[in-house]
Amino acid sequence: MKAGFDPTAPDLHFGHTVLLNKLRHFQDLGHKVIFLIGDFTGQIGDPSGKNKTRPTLDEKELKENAKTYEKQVFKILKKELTEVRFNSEWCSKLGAAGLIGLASKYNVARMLERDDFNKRYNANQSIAVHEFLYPLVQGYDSVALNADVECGGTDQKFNLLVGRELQRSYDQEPQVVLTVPILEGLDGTNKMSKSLNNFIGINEKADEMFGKIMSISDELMWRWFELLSFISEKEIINLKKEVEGGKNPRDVKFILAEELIDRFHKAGDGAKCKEAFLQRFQKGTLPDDIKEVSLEIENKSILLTNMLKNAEMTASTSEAMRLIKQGGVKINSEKVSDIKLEIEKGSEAIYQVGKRKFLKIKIK
RNA sequence: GGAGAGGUGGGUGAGUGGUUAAUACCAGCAGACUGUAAAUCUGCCGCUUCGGCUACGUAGGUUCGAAUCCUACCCUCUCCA
Repeated sequence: MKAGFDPTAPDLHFGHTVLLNKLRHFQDLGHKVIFLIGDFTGQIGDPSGKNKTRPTLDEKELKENAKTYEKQVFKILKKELTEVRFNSEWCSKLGAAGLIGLASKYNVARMLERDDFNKRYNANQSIAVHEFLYPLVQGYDSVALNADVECGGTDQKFNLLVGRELQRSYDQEPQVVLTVPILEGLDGTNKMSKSLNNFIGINEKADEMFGKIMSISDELMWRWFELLSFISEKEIINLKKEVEGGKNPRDVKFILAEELIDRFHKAGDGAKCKEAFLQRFQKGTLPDDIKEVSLEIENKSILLTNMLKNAEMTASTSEAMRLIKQGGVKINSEKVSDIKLEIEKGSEAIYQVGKRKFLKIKIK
């Protein structure tokens, strides 16, 4: 049982867990999982689903990313039934001759069957030769491991199938290919990914995780139930019926959020988050874990706009000004309207920018 | 090697000498409404000590004035060989 991971985005997010959960199911049934980190292929850059050529990563970055990966996967996988491997182990030995030999096992026409290559080819966009090599090298992983089953996202289907072809060429029994759906990210349309910034990391703080889950659309919620929740399909259908019957979808989303928080944090944390959530957004109370910082200034006072920038609550003073004009800045829960407001030395207050950014700032 | 096309703000993409910090769309942000949802509406969406400053691949040049013209360079793409 093999599953490959590209080490370009080392922080695991909910999207990854769809696959990891599937692997875990296999483990629960007694199978051993090879968690393959594509440190070598990562240097090529998987072109899947991209319409542009990706930049390559350097070796050092890849190593660090891989380490971070390892730390996180065991939140889901059983350590004793997991073997972590790196494909540089055999890929770096391959050499030019080996690579050309490998390339001889496949042909260009078949490569162009892949949808994204096909589109780019027909649209007269560039396809770098190394991008053709990626599916081959990834497929070679299956040969090197003599894989019996490979699991991946549906976007990996082509690559996984190439693995089968190559195994056949090397007189191996072709692996069984199992694909899992791709999870849509917070925006509800694109696949969850770090680069689109529409993800929830499994290491995120409970409150944040909870808030993000609550912010997804009602429609997406069902998709997440399906792919992330462990509750049965039957129960999900029941929940759907309840919502159709008038139940507040928010309360159903609470169920999802609680389950996921409990999974990635301590059992019971989900309920706590829900409590805090209700407090904050129904009653409008401030969160109770506001960070405190102190800023040192030279003069007697400082412009609020500058202070917000210095405290990194806004990206620039211009942005701070804009936000004030738009009524998005509050001091101790009171809206600020004066752009030129000065904050005195020695003062201390809770500043709020937008809906979610809170900071207690002391001026020294 | 030959021919051609092109590089504009996070993305797509207008603009071909002067009300152009730069159309439009998307993304993003804020406000209203709500369930911190979606949809919708409104506003914003380079930086600033608010006087300005820096921006349209890079470097020069022409001009009162350039993203727009000229030169060189870099890069990308297509076609032919």
